[in-house]
Amino acid sequence: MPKETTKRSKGGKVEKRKTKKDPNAPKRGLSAYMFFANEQRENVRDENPGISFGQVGKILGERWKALNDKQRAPYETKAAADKKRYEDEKAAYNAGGDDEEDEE
DNA sequence: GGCCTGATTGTTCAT
DNA sequence: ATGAACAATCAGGCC
Repeated sequence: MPKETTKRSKGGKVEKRKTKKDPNAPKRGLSAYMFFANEQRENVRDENPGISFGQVGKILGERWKALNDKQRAPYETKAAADKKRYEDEKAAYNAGGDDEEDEE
């Protein structure tokens, strides 16, 4: 077993956070789930017509793990690629900031 | 040097 | 526009 570091995070319950907070928050990359959801959202909703977000969200989640490592692989791949994308933001976040004033 | 935490990402749905 | 379950993430700050 790799290493799990005993349930880290806040005791085990997902707390809620807010949206954005930094001036030019470099924002991280998306997560495998994000890409997976992008593809499954159509399939899930297609197989469960008329279900509410509660169902879709949950089903989406359990289905996600239902996949095998290789199945999520393509998603993780994107996640990794997306993370790289974030690398760019954080890079600009480190570099940019001298002349580049707030962009938008 | 190793550890944690927080922030963030996107879907759906409603209000 | 935003939040909330669903899941991953993972980078940076900290002593």
